[in-house]
Amino acid sequence: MGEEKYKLFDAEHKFMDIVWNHEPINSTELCKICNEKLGWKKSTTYTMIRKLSDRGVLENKDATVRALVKREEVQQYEIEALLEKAFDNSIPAFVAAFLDAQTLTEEEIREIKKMIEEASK
Amino acid sequence: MGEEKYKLFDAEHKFMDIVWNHEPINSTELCKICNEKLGWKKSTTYTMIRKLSDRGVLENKDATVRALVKREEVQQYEIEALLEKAFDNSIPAFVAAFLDAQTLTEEEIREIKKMIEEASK
DNA sequence: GAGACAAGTCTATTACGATAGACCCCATTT
DNA sequence: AAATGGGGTCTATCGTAATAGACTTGTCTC
Repeated sequence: MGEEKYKLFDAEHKFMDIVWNHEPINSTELCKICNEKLGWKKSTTYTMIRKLSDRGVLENKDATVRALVKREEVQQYEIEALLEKAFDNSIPAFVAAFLDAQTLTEEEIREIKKMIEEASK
Repeated sequence: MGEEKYKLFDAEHKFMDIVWNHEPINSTELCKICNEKLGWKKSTTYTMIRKLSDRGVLENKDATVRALVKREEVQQYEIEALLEKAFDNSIPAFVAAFLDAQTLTEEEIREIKKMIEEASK
């Protein structure tokens, strides 16, 4: 954990969202989508592909781009990073902020409880 | 919600942690602490005070600095921002990532359940 | 064999958050 | 009256993430 692979900057994150939603995807096609959704020029997309490829976040083989890290892994890293940065690693404070920030429905509450049960078995 | 007041950059956040932990605090004293804990020069601290003051994050009156936004408000904003940025606002995905990222003890699980009960009444 | 287009690199430039140096005013001390 | 220290501003500079322009190579087609 704490790997450089998982720490994504904002632009990198937006880009990876597209990759995760379309992989495996042809690089030229990816340029097209990034231009539509992010307004990026071709070279910007290729620069991003190269940087993330160097860091092992994705691979570009025979013009086909694939993620090497899972969305879920990055999400877990982001939770941990936030927990440390803004909550001094206090789990109760984190949960409290979550509960206050969200207006949860009965249904959501039921689901969350169930997930906790599952996780703690 | 979504206010500019709540979005803090990294350096701003570290700085506000110090303010929250010491307020109300004399500005010269604050410079001293920022130098010790962050290695900042005096002008860096005052620049930070001015910027955050302009945005309504804190106030500096008669050389006494006080936060105008609560730590809890910022924490809630951060949760929401992360939820949107990395989880496409999916609460189940967020909870799942949290449960996977943390190895919770029996005690913590009990506490979390209790907090959910409280919040949903 | 001249265009056209896919696939990509290499080297800037831009934007902006982070940080600080030089300077100012005023009160107190020596 | 000069030195010291508190309280502060104003205007850079620095670092680096974000973005792109110009160029290259190869293949296919007309």
